[in-house]
Amino acid sequence: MIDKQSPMPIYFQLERSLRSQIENNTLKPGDLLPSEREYAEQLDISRMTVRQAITNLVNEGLLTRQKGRGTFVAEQKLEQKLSGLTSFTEDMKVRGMNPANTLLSFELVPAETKVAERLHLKQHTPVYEIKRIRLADDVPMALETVYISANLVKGLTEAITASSLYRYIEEDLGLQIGHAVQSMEAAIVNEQERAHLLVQKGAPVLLIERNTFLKDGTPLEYVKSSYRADRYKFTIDINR
Amino acid sequence: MIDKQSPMPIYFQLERSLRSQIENNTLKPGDLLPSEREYAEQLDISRMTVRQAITNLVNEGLLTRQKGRGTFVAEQKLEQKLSGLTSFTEDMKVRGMNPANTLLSFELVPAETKVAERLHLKQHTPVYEIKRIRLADDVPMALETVYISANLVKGLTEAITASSLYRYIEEDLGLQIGHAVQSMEAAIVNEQERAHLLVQKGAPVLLIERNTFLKDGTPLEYVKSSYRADRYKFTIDINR
DNA sequence: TCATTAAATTGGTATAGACAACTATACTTT
DNA sequence: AAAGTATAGTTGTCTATACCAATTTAATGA
Repeated sequence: MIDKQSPMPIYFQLERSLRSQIENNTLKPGDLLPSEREYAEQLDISRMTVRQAITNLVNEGLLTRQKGRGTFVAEQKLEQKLSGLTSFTEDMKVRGMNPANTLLSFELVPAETKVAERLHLKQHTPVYEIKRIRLADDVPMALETVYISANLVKGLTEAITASSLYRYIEEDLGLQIGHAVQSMEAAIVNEQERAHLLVQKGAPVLLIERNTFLKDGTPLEYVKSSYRADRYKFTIDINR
Repeated sequence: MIDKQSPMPIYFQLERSLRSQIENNTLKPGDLLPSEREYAEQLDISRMTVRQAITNLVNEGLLTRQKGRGTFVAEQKLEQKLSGLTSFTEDMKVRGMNPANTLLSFELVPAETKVAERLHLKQHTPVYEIKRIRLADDVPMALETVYISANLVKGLTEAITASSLYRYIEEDLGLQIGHAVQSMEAAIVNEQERAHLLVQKGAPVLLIERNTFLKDGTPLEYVKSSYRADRYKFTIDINR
């Protein structure tokens, strides 16, 4: 388990050992670990060295320490999922609703100034422009316009837009989505939105703009959405 | 700089000192720090205690260590800051504006149903209720109501609310903020908001609710804010 | 039996020292 | 001039010890 003659640091060996015990469920979430003093005596190493191993795993979130009680295997954080990047489709499923789309238009157009800027393209480079109404349980929730670099998704067809665009990009094209910069602001519906979202004049909407990038930093898409304020509330989990 | 008699751990005091030196550019990115032994001798503390402070900052990404060379101030990752949890104060500074507050009320009140639920308290447990107008360059940006468990911040006074509440909680109380669940929605201003934000009737506002937790999971605060839609856009970086 | 007190256990902080591994520099040898 | 060598300074690892603070457990007393 621990080899003092190894060039590998002792704390690192212990760290790896504990990590694998957690991995293969020898140590289960909620379990109490042997005390630091016990490890030290058992392995004939200093308590401070044990602490160094455990501290690293605590920082990673695999273990938790409680003064006077002991060190425990951390419970898995399901919460983590919420903090990530979710599509409208996934989002609605989580909320227990049935997502659907109505395609308004599907065109290959030259990128105008703002779109070109967000996708790091030269102006007038061809991009797909997809306008959709997003429905949840058949109720209009949002009006969405997606701009996506044509050279990244060459085989894009109208049929694909009927389901989840993200699923297609990740699973069929094998592109890895990295991060997104998203902005949110409030506004009053304009006429176009009002017609599609079926709301009163003067009703508030939540405007969301999202700029999505691949893992390598290439801009993938630029999305502008208008959500009905009376039906949609955006929630996110922010970690330090 | 370091007070050995303070109940605050020495490594924590040094950590805070270094953090603030980096904050106010006394230590600039790329700078070489004095060696660990030098700090130990200078402050008359153990080298291991110095290491504990530095290790924490390395884990946070503020410092980097190179064996045989020394410890350096890390290059700033601006993006990182945006993705994390930021206070209004920090947020406005990043945007190059001057943040300020107008205190409307500061009371110790019994927690009502929703507040108690969010703070995991029994109903009618005393909580601080702080109402403030948030200003940026002297322009009203938001109306904010903070509810915070009274037993967590016993010494809270009106004076503290004049500056940054987060700074006080982290640096003076030594509480570690973990994560926050934040929701955003759009609405039309009500009368109270209209009076304080100085906007037209029927103007849109961005309603933000935030539930902040400590690292150990204890609920710290519940905040309701109404931001002027014409002046404020919320931006966040979302990582997979 | 129940509540109180005391002791034991646990993680948290801190010290002092030692040696290893690595880097940069100055100096010596080839 | 180039290569090798010594040296001082840096972080990395590890030990042994000590005391503190929070919690649990055992002993005690009414």
